[in-house]
Amino acid sequence: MKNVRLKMARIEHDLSQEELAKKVGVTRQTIGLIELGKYNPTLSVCIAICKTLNKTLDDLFWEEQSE
Amino acid sequence: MKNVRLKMARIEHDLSQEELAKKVGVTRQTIGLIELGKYNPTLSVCIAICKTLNKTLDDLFWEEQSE
DNA sequence: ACATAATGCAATTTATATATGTCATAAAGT
DNA sequence: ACTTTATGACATATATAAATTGCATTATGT
Repeated sequence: MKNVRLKMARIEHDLSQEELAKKVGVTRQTIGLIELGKYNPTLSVCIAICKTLNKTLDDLFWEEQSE
Repeated sequence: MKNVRLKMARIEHDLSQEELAKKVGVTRQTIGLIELGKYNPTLSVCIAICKTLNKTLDDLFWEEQSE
């Protein structure tokens, strides 16, 4: 399922997928695919994203509330 | 770094690594290595562990407090 | 209408999470 | 002393996350 919370947090920080990717240390495609819910990042990538966006794992990755 | 919180949560539930692994749907080695902090599980494995142990991602995988 | 930026999509390659199997060891029970 | 259970360590194999590259499309701006 799509990760809407991640996308919203990114946009709150006024970052494009590419800019966030650069800060996190992954590629644009990785961010894009995570937002689309097309896969399954590793914990280290999740944590790096959270730290960049000042969120916690629960904020962004725990129990997508609705589809 | 070691994941002490995971080990404690597992023991609270009176499960061996092997029993937890079976419930989560991974191998004993995977659980063992995560507890030892020797790698980097995927998000889906983290979530499966949390659900089995009635914890959240932040409870078990966010910001190891010490060493 | 034409640029440009942001995003989705798809193929291939590389790195690594995870599985599988086996052995060693330490603790607990008998 | 001998089992049995739990765990750590290691090697190899497989599945898949992630990188890399390129192209299509949809905005947005001019």
